[in-house]
Amino acid sequence: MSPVSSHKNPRVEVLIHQALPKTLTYLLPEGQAAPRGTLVSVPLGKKKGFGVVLGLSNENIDEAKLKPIEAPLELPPLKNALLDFIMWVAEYTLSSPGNVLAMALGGQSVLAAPKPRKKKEETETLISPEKHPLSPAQEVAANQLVEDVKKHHFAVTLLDGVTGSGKTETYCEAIEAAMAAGRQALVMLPEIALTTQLVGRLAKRFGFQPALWHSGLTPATRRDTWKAVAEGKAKLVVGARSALFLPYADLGVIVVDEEHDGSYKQEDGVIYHARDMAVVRGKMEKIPVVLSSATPSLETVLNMRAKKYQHVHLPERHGQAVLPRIHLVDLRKEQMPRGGWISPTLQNAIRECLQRGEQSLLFLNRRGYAPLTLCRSCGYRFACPQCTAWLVEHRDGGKHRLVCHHCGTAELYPRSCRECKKENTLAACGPGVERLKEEAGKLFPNARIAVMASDTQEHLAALHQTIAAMEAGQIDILIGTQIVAKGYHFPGLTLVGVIDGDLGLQGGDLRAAEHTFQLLAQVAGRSGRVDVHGRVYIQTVQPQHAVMQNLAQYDRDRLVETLIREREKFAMPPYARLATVTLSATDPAAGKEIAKKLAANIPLQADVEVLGPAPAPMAMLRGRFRLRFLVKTAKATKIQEFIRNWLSLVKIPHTTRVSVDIDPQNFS
DNA sequence: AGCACGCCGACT
DNA sequence: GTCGGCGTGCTC
Repeated sequence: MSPVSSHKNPRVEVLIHQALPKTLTYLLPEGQAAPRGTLVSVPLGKKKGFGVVLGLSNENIDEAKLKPIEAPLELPPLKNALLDFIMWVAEYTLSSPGNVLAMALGGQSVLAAPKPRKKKEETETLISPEKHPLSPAQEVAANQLVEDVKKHHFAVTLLDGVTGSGKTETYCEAIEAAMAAGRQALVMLPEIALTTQLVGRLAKRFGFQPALWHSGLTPATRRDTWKAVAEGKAKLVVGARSALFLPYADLGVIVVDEEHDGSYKQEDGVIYHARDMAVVRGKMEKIPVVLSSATPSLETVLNMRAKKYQHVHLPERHGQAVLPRIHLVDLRKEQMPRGGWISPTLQNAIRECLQRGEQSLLFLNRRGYAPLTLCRSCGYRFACPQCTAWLVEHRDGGKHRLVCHHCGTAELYPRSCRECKKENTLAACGPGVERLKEEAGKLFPNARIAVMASDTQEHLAALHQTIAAMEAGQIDILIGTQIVAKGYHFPGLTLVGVIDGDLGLQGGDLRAAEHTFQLLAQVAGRSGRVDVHGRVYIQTVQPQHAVMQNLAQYDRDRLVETLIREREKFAMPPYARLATVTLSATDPAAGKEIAKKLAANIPLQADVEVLGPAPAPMAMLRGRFRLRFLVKTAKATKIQEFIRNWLSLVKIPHTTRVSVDIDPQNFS
């Protein structure tokens, strides 16, 4: 194909940042240049659209149908490596390239004309950079990362070390090397809005405030940051998974912190795993990628063993810090208090801790007061009318409510049973963090107790207050959900109690054991970091379980060995490929009809197995009924090609939505 | 994704 | 006879 358009007036191919099925062709007004990568606004229907020029077009369409592009936007063009990345991600995830482009453009606000506003001071410089001396082990690890940055080549390195071993200080050396070479650095965090501590640490380390990127930014900040990234003015970007798609002027290194963390998986819209996509972007930008974790994912461990990833190991806690002792509390043998969840063993440990003036953390991965409400008279259980889920009782925050954790609908706590209408018959079943706080309050009336849970973004300020109070030693017992596991460092914390160690093991999920181990190991790592030997108590009814045994003995490798053999035996990833295809419709009969047609049209292929349709784990979500297929193929099979071909065989009406998840994380 | 178009039931 | 429900299809 000739790069020069054969038509009389030059035409360009434009990728629009919407979910259109294909690119569109526009006329290029005379005398205007719009090379590949130029961001343009274009007429689209009766509205205006934004897009990126992919190049000249030879598309054979009647010129009368074509409209000219409007003026190019006054923004830096997207580089080839980013355009390639966008196309690659769209292809891999089976989503529209326009939707992936939208992520690169950082949402509508970036392109819309800026409102005039006061200019903020660009570079906020603090006290000069504060660099800590590295241990010999850190130095060896850092040198290897720095080498890769200097060579400006693609390499993936697992930075592996227990909590407190100094992974952050180590990858900071790589960031510094990238910035010294005039390039940018990206640090990805699982949940950046919650992780102010690490951002503060990085700011101190480098002597300036890094640029932040996450979904909670205001439109104006978003636009400013996007531009600063594209112009190369933002040298260090700390962001959530979406920061991976930004148009870096000259990226030098990507760090994926807590690479095993499940929140790197985007579950709606374009469904992708940010850690895996970071590796792809690194390859396209020809730069090193650092995956940092104390409990690496199985996938990463296997890539390391296959020599696809390099491995640098930080063997021990830095300085005088020692790993905490982990005790398993066998709940079958404990005399549990009536209506309570804190065992006598854990109570004693908390009491000792209080007497010494040290802090405790009680971990329970359940928000609210009680996960289930039932009627003692007729047995009715309060379920969400929109979702396949029980309503969760919440008491804190002023209102006594029943809340659905999946769609967010809330109602005032009822006076009577929905079913039998009797009054005063409702009972709270099971504990949430709020109820645990009540129990701890009764047991330790003089202790200062606080709850930390990621209820919503609105409570972010409250969350930061709690963190600050905990750091300042104004809290004796902190009760928290999994957000307390996210890398906070509380110097006075010496005791961690896991209330229900078995919670994550239910459901028979492929990754249940792995995730439970990672979460509990991370929670355990909160305890005793500086000069005090920390202690961890894990309450469990199955202390013999491999996860519990290996936690207690710090034998991560043995658990990994067991899990790898399991995956191999059952031909599960990474020894095979998986994808889910989920149909959803407001009318259950309509969804079922399409599922039936799809089931009847599964192409026969020796290396592909399709299971289903079966009700999805959330059979109803936000009022839509969901059915799911599971596609399993041999490792070498192009699973996307198979699914695209299969879906093309059945006409699917607008009312039934299809979503494909390549490499799903959670399924039973 | 928007948004317009068009084909069927309810009401002035 | 018109208003408006949403199912279908197009956007250069």
